[in-house]
Amino acid sequence: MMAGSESFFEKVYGVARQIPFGRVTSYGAIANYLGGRMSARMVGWAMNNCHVHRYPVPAHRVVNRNGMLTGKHHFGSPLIMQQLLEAEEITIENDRIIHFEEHFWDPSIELKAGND
DNA sequence: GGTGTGACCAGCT
DNA sequence: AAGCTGGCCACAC
Repeated sequence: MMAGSESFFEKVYGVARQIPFGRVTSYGAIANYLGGRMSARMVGWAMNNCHVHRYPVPAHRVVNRNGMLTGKHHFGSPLIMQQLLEAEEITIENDRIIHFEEHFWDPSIELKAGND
């Protein structure tokens, strides 16, 4: 129904905002949850336009597949992303999340796909 | 309306 | 082992 009226971007923002405190996910995981084989590039670019969204998007909880803070430069300062993650009890070292798998939050698993 | 691009991912050389 | 290219799709000019 009208649910599909929302842009793909808003879907990405919706998933990103559902990431619980102290959890992180990857661009590919979100892409996989939304469209299966959709290119993760689109997810990252959606984050680039996150400022367009009405509400703030926890883009700092979204990192690449390796748990690296690849998009930290887009927060205005390369230190913002790390500080935000450290504020959530997440340890960062060398721009990479320590114990990334433990903090990893897969939307396709947590949201079960169908939990509308 | 075509071209370029983008915070990725995975495979190939 | 490490670098690079292709591919994916939606948005901006």
